[in-house]
Amino acid sequence: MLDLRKQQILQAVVEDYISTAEPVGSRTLARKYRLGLSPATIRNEMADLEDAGYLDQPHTSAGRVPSDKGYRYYVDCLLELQPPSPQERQRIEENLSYRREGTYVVQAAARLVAEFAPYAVLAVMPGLNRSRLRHLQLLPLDDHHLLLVMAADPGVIDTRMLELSTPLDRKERRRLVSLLNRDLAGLTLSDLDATIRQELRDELGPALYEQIMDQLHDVLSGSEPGKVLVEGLVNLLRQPEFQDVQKLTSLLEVLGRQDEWLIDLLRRRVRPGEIGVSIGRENEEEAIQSCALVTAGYEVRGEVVGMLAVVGPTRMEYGRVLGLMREVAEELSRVLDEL
Amino acid sequence: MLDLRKQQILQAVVEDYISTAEPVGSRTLARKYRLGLSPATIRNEMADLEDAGYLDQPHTSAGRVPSDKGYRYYVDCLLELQPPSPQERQRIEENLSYRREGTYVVQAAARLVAEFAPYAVLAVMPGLNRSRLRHLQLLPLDDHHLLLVMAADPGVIDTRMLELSTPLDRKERRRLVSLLNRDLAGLTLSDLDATIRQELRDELGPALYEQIMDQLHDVLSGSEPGKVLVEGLVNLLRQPEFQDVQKLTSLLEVLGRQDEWLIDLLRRRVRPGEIGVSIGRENEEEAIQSCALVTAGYEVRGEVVGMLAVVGPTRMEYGRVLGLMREVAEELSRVLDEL
DNA sequence: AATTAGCACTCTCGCCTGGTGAGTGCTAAG
DNA sequence: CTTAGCACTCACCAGGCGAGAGTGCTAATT
Repeated sequence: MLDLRKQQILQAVVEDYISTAEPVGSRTLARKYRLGLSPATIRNEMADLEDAGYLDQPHTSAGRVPSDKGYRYYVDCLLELQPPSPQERQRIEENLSYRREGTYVVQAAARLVAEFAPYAVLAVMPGLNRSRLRHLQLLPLDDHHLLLVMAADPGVIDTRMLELSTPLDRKERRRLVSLLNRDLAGLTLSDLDATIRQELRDELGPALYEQIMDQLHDVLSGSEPGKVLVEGLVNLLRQPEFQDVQKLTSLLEVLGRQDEWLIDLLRRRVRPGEIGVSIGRENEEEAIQSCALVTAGYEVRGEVVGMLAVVGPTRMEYGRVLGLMREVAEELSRVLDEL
Repeated sequence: MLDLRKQQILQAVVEDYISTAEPVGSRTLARKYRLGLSPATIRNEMADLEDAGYLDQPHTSAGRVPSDKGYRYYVDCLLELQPPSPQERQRIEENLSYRREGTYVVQAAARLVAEFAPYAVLAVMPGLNRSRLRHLQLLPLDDHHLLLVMAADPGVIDTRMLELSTPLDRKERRRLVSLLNRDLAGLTLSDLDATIRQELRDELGPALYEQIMDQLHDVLSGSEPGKVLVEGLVNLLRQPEFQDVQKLTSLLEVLGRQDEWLIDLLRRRVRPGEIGVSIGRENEEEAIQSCALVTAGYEVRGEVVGMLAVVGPTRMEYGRVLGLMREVAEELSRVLDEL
């Protein structure tokens, strides 16, 4: 635990560095922040903070820069969460409330965050497997193709083309459709997968059953995770830490990866109802060890159905971002809950 | 028209510059390409080419660099189109042929191009307005919401949530559904918009008609253009011309713009059956005047339903890209035609 | 014992400098 | 018309230098 004065100095260093992106020296600190201390004293304290690992020194005669540990302490103990401005809050409400489909709401949320904070934003769409099913309907397109339309709880619509090797006549289609549409509301798709299978097999012939089930299985088993959306990439280009194309490349490679990888990345960081922060080397994934992630899950009926994340340099405006994310995630959950 | 020797020299300059990204001098040219000429002669010819506007000189004592006009001449007269390798061709066929939904096929095509060429790729999904309608179906979700499911010709599925201010009972839903699903196959959605309206108004009450039509109209009027996909952004970071974050930023801003803007950009460049090339200053849009665009439309039953574009520096491997795009666009059209 | 003033020291950054090399344009010879 | 020769230009690089910011240490002050 740091004493009060060290805390004040650490806080000043972090906040100054966050706003200027320049190493901060004792003189600047004494001038800008009313600490009532001379530069010399501050120097001593900063030396202590450096020894304790909260600050780094890029080179002997430069100012100090917060280390990952320094940011961590700041976020955990010093940070005051900064709620969005009234204007921002209003924009958030306006933009989220009127949309009728879950995916668009989530997309709008990601855009908003990317607009209000100068970093990149990841959004994981609600996955069908996690959601509660409301409707499952088959539409015959032609005699070899059925279109499976799924409507799940937070206003998520997805469709899937099913291909049949043997044609189905009209009557069989009807039977299949009514079979599937019976008694399904309120089950998760994974439940469906387990409970309805046997019943289906009995009612359909085994051949037809196999064909359809093979393809349904892909969808229902949850191997189809929510899609991932990236917004505000350009924001990163304005950050001085990404002026170096090298770093930018490695980050962009990460953000361009497979959806599964990104979802997994986020899922490990998201806990229901709280905002997660992981800073620099705290991240196991090497490619993002010079970044900070702020993650939030959004929920429908108390269940996390998707995630939002802000990706930026460790020198991130944590106060603003945390406040923003809390607001947006809550509003998002609220709006989706009503769909 | 340039004489043969000037053509050869221009070609050598362009190709050398494309592969090295370094201004090319007379000595290099004489050594690398068997022109049977001394550096001095080449110098004279290059001076002529510069006077005529085909080459630029970054500064007095550097080599020459092709100008936009030089690239244009190269593309129009000197280029030999380089078809993809057998392996590439095989990958293309494999990756496009087995998918059942148009949007995934197009996405796969864009990914392939971005994999085989080190530039960014834009893909415009088939728009519903342009496609031919196969199925239009309404699913009642609850008494205030209908889900409109549209299946159009090149395997395009789209859904749209319709909201009703007054609830519909079961019977009315049925009537609506059967009404809409009757006699629609083979019409474009825009045709539908014009022809069926009156009939619908007669059969439904005017109040209900207005509610539904207002919302249908958005979808059917074609104000809903195909979505735009961007692949291979990271490729650009490897290009020396985008090491400068400035240029990168302006380009990324363009690629991140509204779908409508990008679609409009491409539409003006696409002619059925041919590959379009626009180079540097030839582009009206200021933000891409340091880029080259290679555009191709893909077709279903002879009608352009979507577009692909490669975006890169003017120093682009035109031979490879043109060959690749021709192959991919053709294969794409072929596969979609079969859906 | 804590704080601070003073001072020498370190290190980066920007600027200038001169040398190097690639490439040119010109001229005159082949 | 082509080419060899030559003087010239200019970007690039390395090294040197001064300025400025910031540090750590020491001694004086409170």
